[in-house]
Amino acid sequence: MPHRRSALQPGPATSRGATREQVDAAVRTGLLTGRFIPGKSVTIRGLAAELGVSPMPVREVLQRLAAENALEVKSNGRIQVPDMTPTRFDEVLKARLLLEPELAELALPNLAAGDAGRLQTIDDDIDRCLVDGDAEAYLRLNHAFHFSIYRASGSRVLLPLIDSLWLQFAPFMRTVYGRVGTASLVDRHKEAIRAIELGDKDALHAAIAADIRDGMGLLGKEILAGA
Amino acid sequence: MPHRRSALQPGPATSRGATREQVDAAVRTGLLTGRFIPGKSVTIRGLAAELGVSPMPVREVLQRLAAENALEVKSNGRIQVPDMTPTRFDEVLKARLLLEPELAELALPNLAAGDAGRLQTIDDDIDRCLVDGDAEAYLRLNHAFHFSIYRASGSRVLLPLIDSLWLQFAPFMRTVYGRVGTASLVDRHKEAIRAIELGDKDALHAAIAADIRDGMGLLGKEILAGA
DNA sequence: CGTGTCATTTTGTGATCACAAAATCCTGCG
DNA sequence: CGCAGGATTTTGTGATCACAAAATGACACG
Repeated sequence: MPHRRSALQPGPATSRGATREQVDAAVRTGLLTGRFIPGKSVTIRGLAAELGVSPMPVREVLQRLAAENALEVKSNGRIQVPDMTPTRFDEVLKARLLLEPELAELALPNLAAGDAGRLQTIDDDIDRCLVDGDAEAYLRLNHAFHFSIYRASGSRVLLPLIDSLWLQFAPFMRTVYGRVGTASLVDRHKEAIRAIELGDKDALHAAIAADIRDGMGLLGKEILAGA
Repeated sequence: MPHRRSALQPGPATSRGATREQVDAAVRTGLLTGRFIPGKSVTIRGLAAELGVSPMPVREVLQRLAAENALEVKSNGRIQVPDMTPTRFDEVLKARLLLEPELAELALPNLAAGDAGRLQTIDDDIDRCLVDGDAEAYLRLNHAFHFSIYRASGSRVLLPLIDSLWLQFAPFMRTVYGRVGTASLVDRHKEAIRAIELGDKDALHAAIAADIRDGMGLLGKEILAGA
């Protein structure tokens, strides 16, 4: 059977590069929500069949994600989700601490009162996920919380860099949460929301940095302990 | 006429993904040395013909570089070198100031005495380029200088981020140097070398930051003045 | 039962094709 | 001479093919 686009479907919105964008979004959210496990190899034909498209757009998307260091092309050409190492973890943590608080500050002037309310809603959902132990939903919502702030900056430079960082550590965090559970997680979201409401640059900077340290830094020992 | 690989050449080293890597290197150095002008569109078939390969590896490379924000895919699918804007310039400058001094610090313990000598050699060549007014050679050597330091860090996270930043501002800087010349350029390379020789973390951090500010920040007014 | 070897399958890569949308060029009209 | 409109070319995209390398599995031998 040929691929989906062969069958003439009445779908009206097959604009330029629509298939590639669909594949890109699928793989990205898959990485961010932990549906791809570090070390597991991803095959072009496999993903293409799974998504019902030809291998061509999948090839381009995987190359793109490899360029963002979200995937790793090994010397034999196989593509896989990179393994996390202690030094890599430290580097991602350092990069996040350098970039994310700064971008949050940049976004602060663009955040209206309605945004604080929206963030509050997301954070409430996050709290529910933590008690339910729904790690996948937590990852998705935590990403939504942070990037709702970052996106308000309108940045086209810092934001893609941070995007790349999240794609790099998210798959690993998923395995960590799967092991230690979500109950022990703490965040500084409420402080961040309060800082946004007050328009306090320094408080927001501190809240984001503390949130990164609490959410990620505390789990750094896990990889040192676990083999 | 078919493409080059059709003719069976005795080339022994046609390993996995060799063509793509060749194309990738060609476009990357082209961007870093200013052979691609901002705003100018890059065509897949054009580049493929120019490099003597099929459009296929070019497609993947351009997608990769678009993922790194070194190229821009417009809504109609055309690919072009992004234009520089004042806000974009400020963001790149801010990101560089955040990341590069930090990575230099990380690299410092791995820099031996021989490295300082090698950097000195590069800096001497740079000084020659400045008096000769050879902007392209300057861009290439300045990149070599900075990344000789950064690469010593062995970083696999921060280094790619900085790589992306350089690909974003290099084409623009080329046009600036073409307009104002290279005579007015100053750098803090000698201070950086001295800091490396002394193993002084803080001095190296300050030297790299000052170098970025002098080499890039001073020219920020150019884009505000020139339309 | 373990192990090395060979056949089979899977997989990435480069190339080419078909198609639609966009851009470009040319022409004819005002 | 300027400019609108249509034909032509260019260009990106998705699909498929051919090929070589790598991974996998089967199987015979020790």
